[in-house]
Amino acid sequence: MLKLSRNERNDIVKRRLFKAAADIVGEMGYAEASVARITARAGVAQGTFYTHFPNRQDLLDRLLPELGQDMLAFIKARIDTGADARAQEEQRFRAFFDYLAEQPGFLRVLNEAEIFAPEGHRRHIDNIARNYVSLFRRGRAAGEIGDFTDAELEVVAHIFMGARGYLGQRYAGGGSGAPAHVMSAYSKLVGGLLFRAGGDKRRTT
Amino acid sequence: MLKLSRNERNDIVKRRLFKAAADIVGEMGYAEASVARITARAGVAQGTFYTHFPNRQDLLDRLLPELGQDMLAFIKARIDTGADARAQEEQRFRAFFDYLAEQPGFLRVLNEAEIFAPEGHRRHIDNIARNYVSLFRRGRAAGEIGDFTDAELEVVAHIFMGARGYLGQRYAGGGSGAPAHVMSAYSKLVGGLLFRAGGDKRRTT
Amino acid sequence: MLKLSRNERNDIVKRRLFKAAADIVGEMGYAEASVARITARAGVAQGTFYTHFPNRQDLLDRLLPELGQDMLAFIKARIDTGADARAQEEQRFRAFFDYLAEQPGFLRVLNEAEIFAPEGHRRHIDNIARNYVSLFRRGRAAGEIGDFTDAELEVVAHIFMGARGYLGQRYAGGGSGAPAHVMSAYSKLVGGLLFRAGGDKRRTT
Amino acid sequence: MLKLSRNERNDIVKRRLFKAAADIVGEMGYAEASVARITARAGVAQGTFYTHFPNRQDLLDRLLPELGQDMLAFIKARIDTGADARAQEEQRFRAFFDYLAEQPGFLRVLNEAEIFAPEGHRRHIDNIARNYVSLFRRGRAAGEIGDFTDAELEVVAHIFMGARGYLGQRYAGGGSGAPAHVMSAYSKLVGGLLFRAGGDKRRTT
DNA sequence: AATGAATGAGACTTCATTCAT
DNA sequence: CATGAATGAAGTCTCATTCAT
Repeated sequence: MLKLSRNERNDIVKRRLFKAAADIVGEMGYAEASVARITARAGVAQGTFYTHFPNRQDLLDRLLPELGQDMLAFIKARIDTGADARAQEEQRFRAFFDYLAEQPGFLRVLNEAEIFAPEGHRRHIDNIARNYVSLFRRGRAAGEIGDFTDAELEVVAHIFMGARGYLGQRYAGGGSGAPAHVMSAYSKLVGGLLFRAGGDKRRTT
Repeated sequence: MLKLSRNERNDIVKRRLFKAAADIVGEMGYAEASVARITARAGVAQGTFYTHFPNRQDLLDRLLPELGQDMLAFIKARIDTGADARAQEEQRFRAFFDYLAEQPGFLRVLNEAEIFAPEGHRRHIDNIARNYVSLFRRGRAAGEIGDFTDAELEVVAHIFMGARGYLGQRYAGGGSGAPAHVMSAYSKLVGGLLFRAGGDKRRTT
Repeated sequence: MLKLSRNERNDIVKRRLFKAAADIVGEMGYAEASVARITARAGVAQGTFYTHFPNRQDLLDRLLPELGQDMLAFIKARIDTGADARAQEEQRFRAFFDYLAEQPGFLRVLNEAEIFAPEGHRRHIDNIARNYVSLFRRGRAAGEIGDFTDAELEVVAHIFMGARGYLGQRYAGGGSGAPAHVMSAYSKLVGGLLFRAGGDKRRTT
Repeated sequence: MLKLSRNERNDIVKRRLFKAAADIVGEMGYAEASVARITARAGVAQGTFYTHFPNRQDLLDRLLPELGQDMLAFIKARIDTGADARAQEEQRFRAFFDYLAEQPGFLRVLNEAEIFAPEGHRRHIDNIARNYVSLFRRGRAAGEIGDFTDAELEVVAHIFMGARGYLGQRYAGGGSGAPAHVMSAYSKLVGGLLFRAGGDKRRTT
């Protein structure tokens, strides 16, 4: 069937615009994502943009939350739900790098969104943090996670997000997942091995 | 206080331009730091800008490395060099939040630089990472830090930077240092307590 | 109530578009009367506009002449045909203000039409002027109006229209007819030389 | 001296922009007075506009008050201050038509300003009305004008302005002053009751 | 060295009109 | 007849940079 209904056609163009914007932001950043460039890449006239989005900012604000859902789904599909909390966090971390290998632009969208699409950024960060905290609480209930208050768990979630972000930025260039030493360091640290400080309760055990 | 290179020290106008730019970026972000605004705040004509800097980007790229040195000096002055590695990292983290309370614009410069002054951002990140790694190696030599290769230490450095950045972003609003639960969570995690996974060697000890 | 030509009488959509346009122009002016807004208010699609009018300007040009006929009918219904010419002009002037109180948008249409619908404006002005002149000639024949040539009567008609327009603009805001001092000033001035009505002192000469 | 100081150059460009705008509005109306057209006629780049005016509307708002002052000066220079009030009003009316002959665009600026530069229009109307009223009051004090309250004098001022505007619109096309029959009709009508000049028949009563 | 007016490319957005459905 | 997505020209304004003074 070559002929599409008006509704289908409409959706296709909207999706093309969205995709074009995501690609451009991933490649060149929000600042280069002008309406002219987006519509050019989508193959439509500039005016067409405004039949699908009220303005440029609106599209930019939708970008990260949408891609963030993609990422979450991608990661969730790679988790062994039978594993313990620590193993799952390692799987999540590895899956994050795998996602970056598939969607090299994601990190750029993530980082720049804070500036160019603050509304969308906040929404995304909240999504991820909530997701993390709920996982942590389940782990805590299962006795797999130490003594952390709820407020502290939120802090931990932000640490993990920060680690992801900075490590992705630094080490995801290769296009083929997390390098071995990044995995090992992350695992050791997050798993609780970095310091052998005096006050560590486990040592007294 | 901005420290400019030797040649610049006596150049009052140049210093004023630099200060004006730093203030503007801290308050409103790089995007608002137009040459017109910078020169207006510095109290000189627009053309004067170009007798001191080859172009706008050049000044923007110098911003973060310069401010980063300030931050490093601030933190270093607050470290008890006699303490062990873990205690020192806690001091560094606390000092970072204290610095943010004093220089609320720093985080903005840091975050936006990645986008608007990538050259300067890379320089800054390398500075901090190098600094961290050299501290870690000293700790490792003293037996205060576990089994990490040099490459892994660099990974840890990025994790710490990421944690700082994201936690600062989320919790530094108050203007009066790190909240207690942020400190405690950071301490527990970084100190090695989050997971009680089965394979943890220390548990078998 | 809009009276459309015979062909249009049964065309509900066309009438709705016309009414919508008149309302919008009255409320916000011609500049805001975009096809999008007119069709939205009429509750039809944009494209539908062009099945009823060849283009936007065509509708705009019909607006004032149509509304002008309304106004004329409104005024005519309030004239005591038995009164002398001067009294009738006072009634007309008062009725004009009453019309403005009922149709506050009319003045806006009238004033802006000169710019945005010059063709329609010319037609309207000619209508009103012709109307005036024919009244004046009847008055002159009845000896109620002084020595004016036909060409001069046209001049007087324009003066009256100008007076109406400017006074309406300045004093019709209240929404309740002509203020007393406006009526009295108009009456004194206009009554001056044009009419030789009974109360005129010169007649005693 | 071919070389001008910067200040002089600056003023010249600003004046050229202003003149260009006035000419364009006079010829084609405010709607056609785009920044592109104004700067093109002034022979400068579009951006130059904004070094002299904060925005397009600002220039448009200055247009009528400025031209209105010109007109007032033009008229004042043609008044015989020794003549009585009625003769002076006739001179003013004739001078107004002479001004229109010299500045054919003025009427367009005047009429359209109400819509496109309402701020400037209000200022102009107030100027003229105040001017008229002060003349009337002097005439009333000198016994040359009949029984009108202050509020009524303002009404009369608006009638005169309206008459000027509509008559100018209708009869000023020729480019050579007021046609004889326009003058005579105006004179008869306006002379009617407002003024009690020496030749007034009623005085002999 | 300092000035600041001038430049012109490029950004976002609106809108009358067309045309395939 | 009705629809409404698509078009593309045109509008206002910003801004880094240059250059004559």
